[in-house]
Amino acid sequence: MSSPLPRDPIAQARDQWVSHGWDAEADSMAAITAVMRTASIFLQRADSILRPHGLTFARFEVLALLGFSKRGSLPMTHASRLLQVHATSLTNSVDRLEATGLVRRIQHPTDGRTRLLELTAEGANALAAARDDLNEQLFADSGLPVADARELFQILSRFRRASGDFL
Amino acid sequence: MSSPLPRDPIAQARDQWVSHGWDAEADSMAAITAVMRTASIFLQRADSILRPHGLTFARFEVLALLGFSKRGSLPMTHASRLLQVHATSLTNSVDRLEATGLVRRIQHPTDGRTRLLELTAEGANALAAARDDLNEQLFADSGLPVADARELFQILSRFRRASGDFL
DNA sequence: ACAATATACTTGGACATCCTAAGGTTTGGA
DNA sequence: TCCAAACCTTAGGATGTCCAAGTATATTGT
Repeated sequence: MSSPLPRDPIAQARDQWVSHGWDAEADSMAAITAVMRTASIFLQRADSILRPHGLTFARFEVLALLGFSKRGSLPMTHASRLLQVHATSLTNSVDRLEATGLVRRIQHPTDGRTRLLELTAEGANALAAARDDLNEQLFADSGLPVADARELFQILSRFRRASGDFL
Repeated sequence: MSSPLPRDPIAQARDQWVSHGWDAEADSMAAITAVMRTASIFLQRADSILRPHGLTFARFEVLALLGFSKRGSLPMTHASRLLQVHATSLTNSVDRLEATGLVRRIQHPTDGRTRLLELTAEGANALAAARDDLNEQLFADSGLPVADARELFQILSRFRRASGDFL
């Protein structure tokens, strides 16, 4: 890790792709690899900002989702779909959130199978504090110029739609 | 997961950000969240393509790097920097690659501290097969139009440079 | 009604990755 | 010669993902 490299390693890989004759795949390879690297940069930043709050980005997303829901409660399945993670992953996150008292699992009034997730008062506080920190320390100064952030979001939205994330 | 959602959940989150008055942070939040979601989509695809080869994307990257190096061998540190992962993570990956006979650790001719990584013949074969599959099944039809892939790479390159990945 | 099927969620285990801290070797400069 | 620095591994903890299987409840169709 450490100090900056003299040249972008992904650009180098792209050159290799081209020089081996995989021209058609080179741009895609470079873009995908860059997405993964960028995600890992952001995830590291977010997690380090959230650590003092006892949260990870995955768990923050759960809290944020609950904070935005009208009733303040959501079935696991619904949350799992909106967050686009496996039910087992969500179970895992919720276990930890419940263990630290930020979230509660309650019975669904009519369907005995489903459990509703609900923010506790503590959870609401943790969410507000964490969100403020993320806004200040990550989102407000992400390293993405506004125009780039918008364009990036547009491109990724097209891709995510095409890949079946949403209609 | 399952079926497509009626609306993009990240766009919804963005709306929430705006309606709470965090306009300045909304675009950045949406872009970052979308990057993470996209990375997870790609990682899943890549890993499922590579599983039959006994590889993960992380391990594939190690093989690819060795395959491109002039001498066919690289010090751990050098590889760790180029792949931008922690030395311990690389040790872990290399342990598995060595256990399956795809990579070898050899002595550095002059520096007793450093170990060189080297592809075995088997490793070179595995790399070629895995790379062909990735090219065909992921990169050739990634879901990213060429123009989008290029623009995406440009934006992320600017960001990665700004965040200290390379000069 | 009742059996078959589908849905909701959890559990347990296998993997993988990251991080921190610590320790062994080996270099290389003061 | 001696000490700080560099290179790598080991160990342990925390997280997150996936899969397969299991429990409980609801729904469907006969």
